[in-house]
Amino acid sequence: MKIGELSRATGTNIETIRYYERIGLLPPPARTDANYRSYGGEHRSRLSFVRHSRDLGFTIEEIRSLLDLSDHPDRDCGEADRIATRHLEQVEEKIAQLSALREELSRIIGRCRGGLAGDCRVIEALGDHGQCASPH
Amino acid sequence: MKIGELSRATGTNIETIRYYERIGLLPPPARTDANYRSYGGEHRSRLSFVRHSRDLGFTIEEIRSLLDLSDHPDRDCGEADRIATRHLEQVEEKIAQLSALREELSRIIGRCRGGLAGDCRVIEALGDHGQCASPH
DNA sequence: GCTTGACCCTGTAGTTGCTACAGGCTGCAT
DNA sequence: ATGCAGCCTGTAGCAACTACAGGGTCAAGC
Repeated sequence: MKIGELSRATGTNIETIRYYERIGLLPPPARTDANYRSYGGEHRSRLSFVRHSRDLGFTIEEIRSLLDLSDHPDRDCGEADRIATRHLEQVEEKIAQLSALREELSRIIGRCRGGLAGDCRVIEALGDHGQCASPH
Repeated sequence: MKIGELSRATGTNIETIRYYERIGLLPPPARTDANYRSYGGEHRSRLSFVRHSRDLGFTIEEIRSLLDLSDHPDRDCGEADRIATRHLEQVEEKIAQLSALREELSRIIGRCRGGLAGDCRVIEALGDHGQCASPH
């Protein structure tokens, strides 16, 4: 199949597919006489693997390691587990950060009752140095 | 004060301060005879505003709008409220996404019992097209 | 047989928000 | 005088794409 078909089949931008090839995440496919890329089922499933991993937020480097393991079924699976576990921890940390951020934003927005920017609590709160809840 | 002092006073990298000036987020300060940047209290509070906003995850463009409002106290504050509210929505959406992601990662990792990569549930799950809980 | 339009190719530059040099000047202490 | 911290400009790098510019290829329709 040509790159456009692979693109539709996997929901991946054409430019992104070529990018993945350029950085060595996908192997260079065969070419037609017209120098068009020609992909098979293996490329397709490899790209699906990459897309799914990206959707889960793994970095390109992490995916490289995961693909490497996937290419060597005789290796120990512990590394995959470590990568995934570390990633899960990062996701949990990010959620915690964003939750704190949500609290602060809610607090700031709750104080805005319209009017002029000069009296705006949102702008005022941003100017403060981290003291957003009024002390009493 | 010189750029190093401003840097320490606001917890901002020197390179970042110059970057903010370059993109027009901070006004160019006066210069000493030796062509050193010379900042006053206004620069300091403006930079604090920027840092605090960045910590809350606002983009540079959003901060540009917020600063603009802050510079014109006679304008309507509704725009600040809209920016902050939209941002809060984005944060909430991101939290929701990450929570879903956490669930999927936990599920994937829970299935790994060690062994060889060929049997690894983590790698297998990544290869699937979104069907990670086995149907039976 | 010729044109139109969809598709493909390479290579490079842009995006966001910084960060990290290289290569050179200034200011102060020893 | 010499060393070192601190400052200057300008450019390049990071992640992970995305968006062209400028060209080649192929099938269909007139």
